This record gives sequence, C-alpha cells and structure tokens, in this order.
Amino acid sequence: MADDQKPAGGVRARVRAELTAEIKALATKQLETEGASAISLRAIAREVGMASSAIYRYFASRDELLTALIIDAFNDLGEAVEARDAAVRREDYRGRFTAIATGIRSWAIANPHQYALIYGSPVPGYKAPEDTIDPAIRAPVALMSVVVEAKSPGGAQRSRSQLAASLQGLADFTGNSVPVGDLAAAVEAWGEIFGLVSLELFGHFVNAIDNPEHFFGHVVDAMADRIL
Amino acid sequence: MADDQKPAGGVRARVRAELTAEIKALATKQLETEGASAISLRAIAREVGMASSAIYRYFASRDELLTALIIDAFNDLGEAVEARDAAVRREDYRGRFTAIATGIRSWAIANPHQYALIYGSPVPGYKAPEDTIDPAIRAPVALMSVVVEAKSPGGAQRSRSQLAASLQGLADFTGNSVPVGDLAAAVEAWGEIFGLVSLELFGHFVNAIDNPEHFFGHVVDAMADRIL
DNA sequence: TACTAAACGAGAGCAGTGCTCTCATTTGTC
DNA sequence: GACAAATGAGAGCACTGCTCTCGTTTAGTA
Repeated sequence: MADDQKPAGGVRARVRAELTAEIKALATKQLETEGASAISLRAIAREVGMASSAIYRYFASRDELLTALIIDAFNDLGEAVEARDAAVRREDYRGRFTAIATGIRSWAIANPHQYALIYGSPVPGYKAPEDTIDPAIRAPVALMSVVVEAKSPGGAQRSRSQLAASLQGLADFTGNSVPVGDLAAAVEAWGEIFGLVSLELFGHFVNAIDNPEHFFGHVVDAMADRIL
Repeated sequence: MADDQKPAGGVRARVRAELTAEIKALATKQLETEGASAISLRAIAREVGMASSAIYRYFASRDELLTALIIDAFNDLGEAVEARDAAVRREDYRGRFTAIATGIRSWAIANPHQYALIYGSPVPGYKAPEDTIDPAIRAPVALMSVVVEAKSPGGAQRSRSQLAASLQGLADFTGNSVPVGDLAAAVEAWGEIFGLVSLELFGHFVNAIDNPEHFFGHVVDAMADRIL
C-alpha cells in the first residue's frame, strides 16, 4: 500500500483530534436542537458508531463535554461582540456601545440554547474550571471597556470608599487607574443588558412586550444617553 | 371503634391532600438541597414509603410536580416582595422601590434553587401552564407599580408611537392610562434588578465584585435617583 | 527489528431514571 | 349490599452515566 507520509504528531493523534471534534460537533447539534439536558453520551456514541464506553476515552464525563461546549459558547459570543465593536470607529463610544449591546442580543436570539447554557441556571455542583474564565469575560470586558474608556479618557482616580470595596476585584484588575464610579456604571450596564436579554429569551416578556427588539433598542439608547 | 365524624370531603380526600402535600414537601426539600435536576420521583416514592408507580396517582408526570414547585416559588417571592412593599408608607415611592429591589435580592439569595427554577434557563419543551402566569407577575407588578405610580400620579397620557407598539401588551394591561415612557422605565428597572441578581447568583461576579450587597445597594440608589 | 507500554474499542454490567400496564384491594356512593 | 371509582403494588420497558475487563492496535525504544 502507498506509504503516506506521517502527519505531524502521528496518525493516531490526528484521528483522536478528529474524533474529539466529531463528538463535540454532535453534542453541539444536540444542544442546538434539544437543549443541554438532551445531550446524551450514549446517543452520541450511537451516531459516531462506537460503543458508549469508548466515548469516555475522549471525554472523561458528561460534565467535561458540557464544559467544552460552554467554552465554545463563550468564545463564540465573545468573537461576535468583538467583531461588532471592531467595526465601529474607536472614538465613537456611543456607536460601539450600541453595537455591542445589540450584538449580544442578536447572538443570544440566534443561539438560545448556547445562551441558556452560559447565562442560565448553573448546574448544581458544577464548578467552572479555570479555562472557562478567560472566554467568559470576553463579552463583558468588551462592553465595559467602552464605558470606562468613554467616561475617563485620562483615567483619573477618584474612588469612593464603600463602592471601592465592593468593586475590589475589578479595581484590582484595572490597577486602580479607573474611577470606581465609572466601574460601577459599566457593571450596571452589563447587568441591565444581560437582564433584559435573559428576561426576553427565558419567556418573561410574553404578554407584556410585543416588540422586544424595538424596546431593547430604546432602552439601549436611554442607557447610552445617561452613561456615556 | 370510635366513629370519628367525617371531615368535609371525606377521609379519602383529606388523605389525598395530605399525601400530595407531603410529596411536594419532599420535592421542595430535594430542590433546596440538590437543585431541580436532582428531583426524582422514585426517590420521593422511597421516602414516602410507597411504590414509584403510585406517585403518578398524585402527579401525572415529573413536569407536573415541577410546575407545582414553580408556582410555589413565584408565590413565595411575590409574598416576600409584597410584604416588603406594604411595610413602607404608600407615598414614599423611593422607600418602596428600594424595599422591593432589595427584597428580591434577599429572597433570591435565601432561595437560590427556587430562584434558578423560575428565572434561570427554562426547561426546553416545557410550556408554562396558564396557572403559572398569575403568580409569576406578582413581583414584577409590585415593582413596576411603584415606578408607574411615582412617575404619573395623575396618569396622564402621552404615548410615543414606536415605544407604544413595543409595550402593547403592558399598555393593554394598564388600559392606556399610563404614559409609555413610564412603562418603559418600569420594565427597564425590572430588567436591571433581575439582571444584577442573576449575574450574582449564577456566579458571574466572582473575581469581579467583592461585595455584591454594597454594590447592589449603590446601584438601586442610582436607579431610584434617575427613575423616580 | 523485536519488545514493551500506552492507547484504544467492545462488551457486559451496575445503579439509577421516568413512565406504563396489569391486577388486586380499598373506599365512597347509590 | 352492589358497583364503580380511586388507590397501591409489582413487573417491565427503554433509557441514562459510568466502570471494569479483555483483547487488539499503535507508537516509541532498546
């Protein structure tokens, strides 16, 4: 038989990567169609054509598969948001703000199960591994950066004691170069956007708001007016 | 044997009500300790001391039991919020607003699994029955009533066309006696409070906000400043 | 090139789940 | 007292996550 040259890392490693990707792809398909609770390792094994026990060579548990999907979802949202942000002129803070806000909502509506996976009720007992936090903060960082940049182009420091303690984590992150009031406004914006999207997506707006898109646009405008 | 007088509805009906309550109580216990996904009809049957199949005489399915718990949770939150509201003088809109807002957060922290059950990711395929919507709107109605009452004591009408369409459902509900701008502000407040509580409870504030209670109080103050 | 250890896949099995069906028994009512 | 409805038990179906064992295949090394 024709001797194919060995791919980098050996054929075994390549096949393993392919199979891992296929398993994840099938899980994603299940997630998108039936939701996270419907993801079944045995069903995936059936589709991929091997024994259910063999799946565990690639993912040690259902939770580990879930974690992989969570990371993907966070990165997917992060990329979408960052792309929206990048398409606007840097100094147009208001434009960037609305672009990011509507981008979050659009992504959520396009990927409802992924959104529920990362922003819905956490699975009890599930501890987010270290490698989820970097992807997780991409979208909020993008949004809050705009607010912080807009409010303190210089980066003056004027911290208020109580608020400072509350926002200690973020303050550490920004190296105290940002006024706490601006940090608070940024987190507040993040909370409001997340809250409205979740309320809409999780069905709490039925019979109350007929046109969520219009409403969301109006609220984002109002937020930009008072925050930026 | 001594003939006890028959209780209203017969002894059978009473036993049935007691057993139904016991099943629900055990389910609530499971919910509070292990979360909604851990609720198992078989485990409940074991604890109540009967065959698993007999449980289905009282709840036709796991979903139906879940629905009962959801209604309880909504009512529990609603009562807590209404009690907080009632403890403040009617004309003290700001006091009522903060009382309700902090009441929501307190209840959520005291009952995290119940909160996740009603405000987290909905179970895919689960359709909220009719009898959930009345309990569901108690808390938001309490909050939004304060905002609307504060902003339009008279109830003047000045609708803006686009927003009006978005808020059609709520507008119908209030019989067009409330300006749409005020309705929008009320929904916005609801979304923001819900968003912040959810972010905190679902773990998105770790490493970012050290004292969520202080932060929440500050944000609610700021909201009251600009909304009322 | 021969050997060894790791990686792999299959199969059986355990313990658990929601739910259905049948069958005997208890209970309330006419 | 007769009859029908309500009730509980038990067996069973189809499914789940996960573990263990046992051959086989592959990759690196002496």
